[in-house]
Amino acid sequence: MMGDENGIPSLVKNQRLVQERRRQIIQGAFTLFVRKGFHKTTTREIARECGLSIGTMYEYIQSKEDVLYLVCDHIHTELERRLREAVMGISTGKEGLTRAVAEHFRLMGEMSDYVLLIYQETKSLSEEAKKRILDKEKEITAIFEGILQRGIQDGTLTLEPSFVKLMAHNIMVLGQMWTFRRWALGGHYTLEEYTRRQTALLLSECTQGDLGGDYDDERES
Amino acid sequence: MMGDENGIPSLVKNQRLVQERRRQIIQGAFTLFVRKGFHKTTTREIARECGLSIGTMYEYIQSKEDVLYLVCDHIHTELERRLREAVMGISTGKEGLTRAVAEHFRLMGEMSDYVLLIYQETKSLSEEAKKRILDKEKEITAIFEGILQRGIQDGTLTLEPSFVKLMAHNIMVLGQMWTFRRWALGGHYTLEEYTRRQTALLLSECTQGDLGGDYDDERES
Amino acid sequence: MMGDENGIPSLVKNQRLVQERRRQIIQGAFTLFVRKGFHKTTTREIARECGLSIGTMYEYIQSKEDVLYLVCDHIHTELERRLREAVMGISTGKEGLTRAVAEHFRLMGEMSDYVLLIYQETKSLSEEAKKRILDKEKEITAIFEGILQRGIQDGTLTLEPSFVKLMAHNIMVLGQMWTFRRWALGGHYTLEEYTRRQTALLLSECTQGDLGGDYDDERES
Amino acid sequence: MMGDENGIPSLVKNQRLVQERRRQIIQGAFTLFVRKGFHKTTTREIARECGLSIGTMYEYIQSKEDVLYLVCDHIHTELERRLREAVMGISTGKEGLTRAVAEHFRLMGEMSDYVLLIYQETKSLSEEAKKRILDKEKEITAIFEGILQRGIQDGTLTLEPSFVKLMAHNIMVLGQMWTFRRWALGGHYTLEEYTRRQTALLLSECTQGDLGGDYDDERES
DNA sequence: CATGAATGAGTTTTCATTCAT
DNA sequence: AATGAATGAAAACTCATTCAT
Repeated sequence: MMGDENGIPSLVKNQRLVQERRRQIIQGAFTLFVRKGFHKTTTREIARECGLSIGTMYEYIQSKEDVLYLVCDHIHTELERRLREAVMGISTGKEGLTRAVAEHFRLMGEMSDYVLLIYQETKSLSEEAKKRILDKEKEITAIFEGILQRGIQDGTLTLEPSFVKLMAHNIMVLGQMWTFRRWALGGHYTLEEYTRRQTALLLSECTQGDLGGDYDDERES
Repeated sequence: MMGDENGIPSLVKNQRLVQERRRQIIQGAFTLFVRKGFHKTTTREIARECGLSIGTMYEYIQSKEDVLYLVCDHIHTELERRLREAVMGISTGKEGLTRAVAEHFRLMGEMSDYVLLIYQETKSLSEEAKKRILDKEKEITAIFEGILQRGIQDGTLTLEPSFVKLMAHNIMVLGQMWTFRRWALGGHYTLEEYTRRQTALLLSECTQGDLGGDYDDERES
Repeated sequence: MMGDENGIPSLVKNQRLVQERRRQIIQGAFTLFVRKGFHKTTTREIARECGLSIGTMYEYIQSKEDVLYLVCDHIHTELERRLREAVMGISTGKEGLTRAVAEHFRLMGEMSDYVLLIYQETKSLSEEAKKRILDKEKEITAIFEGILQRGIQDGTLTLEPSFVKLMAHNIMVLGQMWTFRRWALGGHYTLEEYTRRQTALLLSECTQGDLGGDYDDERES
Repeated sequence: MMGDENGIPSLVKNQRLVQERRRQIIQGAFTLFVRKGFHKTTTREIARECGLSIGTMYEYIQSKEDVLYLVCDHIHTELERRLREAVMGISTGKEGLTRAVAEHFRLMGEMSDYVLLIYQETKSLSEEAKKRILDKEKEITAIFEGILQRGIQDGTLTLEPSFVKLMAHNIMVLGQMWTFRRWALGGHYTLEEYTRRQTALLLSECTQGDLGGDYDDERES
């Protein structure tokens, strides 16, 4: 079996074709998974949505679960790519953190469907696939860990080293929280207010004795 | 149709029996939902697990979805009951917040399976049932809102009124986070460390100009 | 086993009670069978409709099919009773025929639900029960045969003896036809017009050379 | 959805295949419906009888009710086709009526199982499907209406125009009567005798003042 | 490579009937 | 006699996957 990109084998050898078809599958499946959830979406529907016959689709995957993995993996890859893009060429750790948090929150606002999907359907993956997805999540979190550490080193951030990891996860979760609690928050705060306030909370922990700073505009409002 | 407790009708009239059997169903179903998820658990498995024949089980529910609702509703009721219990007879708002957060985190540690289930399976409920579940979540969050407001009134807490709701949701989410990020946090922090640190983060926001304080007594207890 | 009225055994010995309860069952079941058909009506629904518990109902019947038989039998008994009533104390055969046909049509108009039920659900009975129902139908038909024969004997009707039976069945069917073709006839004819015209058709065959007579008002209109 | 012949959608696209498989389904289902009735026949039995797997069968229908509709529709189509064939190229209205009635009775004799099925199971169809079936029945009845009208116009038949429709329905019903009263008539008359006698009855109404004629042989026998 | 018809195990749900109380 | 909870066989229908063309 060929076509082992992403660890999912395909019967088709032509790698360019595999890539193109999988792109179609991911796009079609994503739309449906968001609308109806993984279990309530049938393989037939996926095939129809992405413009392939059911037979052809199965040339590029081995099971319905593979589709879920492809979708989840694609989401993470996209998130990581966008986040790295946003924090490239940053000088100090503090500035990097501010920017990265802002970008992360913006991304979460844009990609809330994605995040929801990850939260709700990851458990349907096989142990192996689940591990790969969680590893990706760890890698993304590690971006924030890196920024935090840089800030500690360059003296712009104050944080016990042993809690760097926890803060990185906090950043991740407070970002995702906008998507999975929108049913409660949406009516009371705009994404902007939400971002401003949560960023303040996060930074307050990392800039003790240095109150004010980047977000003082917020304090005044 | 009789037996309308929880809004789920039952064919059986004897209310005591309905309550007892539903307790069985909830318990059996919960075990299985945690282990395999809602969709991968069959009604026959639920019946077997809770010691009822399939026919008998259907005397007490109307559809498989009802079982999910019963389970989710029970979880929330339990969470709310325990949380209210923990914050009864509290004097100042600040003390109440500290205790409530500690209890909430302890509960989340104990009931992580429950929380995970709510996060992953709520979407499988009908719109109506989903609304009822989310309303319960709002009610629980409102407990924290109440405590925060009391603290603002008695002067022991500092917080802009418009962000009381957000802080309450933050408390909820940072508590739940322990359950849905245990795969990443479990290896690095104990629940105790996690609780201490997150409580500090939360309180720092509500006790500005009053750094330190309440949390060393907690260390001693 | 006691209570063998109608050939259906009952567990209950008190004959008066059996009769009363069965009356309830017939009435409740009839309503439901007309509305939803035999197969789509459940025994629970029948019990509820007739004000008995399911357990009690089963003290008076042995199976759901028994209920259908009781209903069908009751319909026929009623039809026969009313028809006999209508032709009692009649002098000549011709007059008897005219009256009986008129009464039969009137009855069919009133009891169309009953007739429809017999047509549609008889096949669901056991062979034995079906035979008993068809025998009743034959007995009712025989009333018309008797009238026709009397008419032949007293010279008021003209009909080959070998076709007496066919004419009796024709009378039965043209009466029932109003019920099972009402979807087509109802919009075009009133029951009165229908009766007048069909009676004319039937009588014309039995009164050759004696045109006119009882129905000449119809010829003129 | 493809394959919308008859208004019943099919998942299979190849129209020739749909037609062939539905032919199989109709044939198999018809046999079973006649033997056991619609409700007592299971979908698995139908599938087995027509040589398809249950899954395959459901590629060509959407529900069990669809099978009933297909069967009923096929019966009517067949009846109509045969009847039209029989009355093609007829000269006078009277001759047409005689031939059409004869053919109709012959058909009813042949297809009595079909007719019985229509009488007993139409009520199990959805309102929409029922309407389509009754419309077909009206169309067939309209064939006789047309013949009667032609006869009135060319002077070979005598009948009040307002009762043309009723007579057409009478013809339909007296034909069908042979099938649903065979349990009573079968022992006493041959189909030939039955046909001769009923035709006489029907024609006597339409040929007043013209006694004798086509059926005088029957008067003598 | 592409297609889509075929498959049948597996799913939820119903309901006539029984029987302990 | 009356009750109604318990039962489980059986029903309709679905859908991931395969494989011949």
